[in-house]
Amino acid sequence: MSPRPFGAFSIPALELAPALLGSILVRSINGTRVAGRIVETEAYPGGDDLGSHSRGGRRTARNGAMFLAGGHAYVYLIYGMHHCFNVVSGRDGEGEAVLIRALEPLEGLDAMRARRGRSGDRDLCRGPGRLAAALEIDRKLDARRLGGQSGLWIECGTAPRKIVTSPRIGLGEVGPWASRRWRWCDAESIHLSRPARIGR
DNA sequence: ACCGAGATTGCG
DNA sequence: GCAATCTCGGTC
Repeated sequence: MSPRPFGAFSIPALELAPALLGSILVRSINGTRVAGRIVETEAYPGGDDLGSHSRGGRRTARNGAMFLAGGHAYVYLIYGMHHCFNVVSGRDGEGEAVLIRALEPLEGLDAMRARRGRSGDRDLCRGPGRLAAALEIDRKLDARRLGGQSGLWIECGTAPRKIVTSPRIGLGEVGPWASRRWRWCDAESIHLSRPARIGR
């Protein structure tokens, strides 16, 4: 049974974020598959969401990819050190994206370990910066369409039996929005994402 | 032009 | 607890 590509990227970020839980993020590096199951996501709608890079329609050299059509990659550098991978959602020009915050490592564990240096397997892909490093995702992939051409795509997986929601990490109390983070909560991988806690 | 804070991480 | 050090918005 061959894997089906995930395709429903044009829905709003608030719907895409939970829908992505359980699907498989795949990176092809020189023909080698490195992949993991998505277990933690955050929605970043644009518009009046003060926590979003695209708030108020702000458009810069860094966040331009956010305004592409759903199904593109938005990769940015944070703290001058780490890359964060987002799946652009919605329609062209809307400026919505879903941040992928954690994976359960499934394939290419040796390649992940090699890129992550000294790290326990549990921490290989736990955190946005860590999974970007493990899958060799950086600014070169920014604004690329997800798919075989870019060597980065998403395959349909298994829906979690249980999902928990909580506020986004690191934003504090931003406006009237409380729960915009989703975590796969089944027993076998609950420990692979960040526990619920209000940032800062 | 300068400065502080940020969707983070690893080391002390 | 803090340094690493890019990007951007606010302020001077």
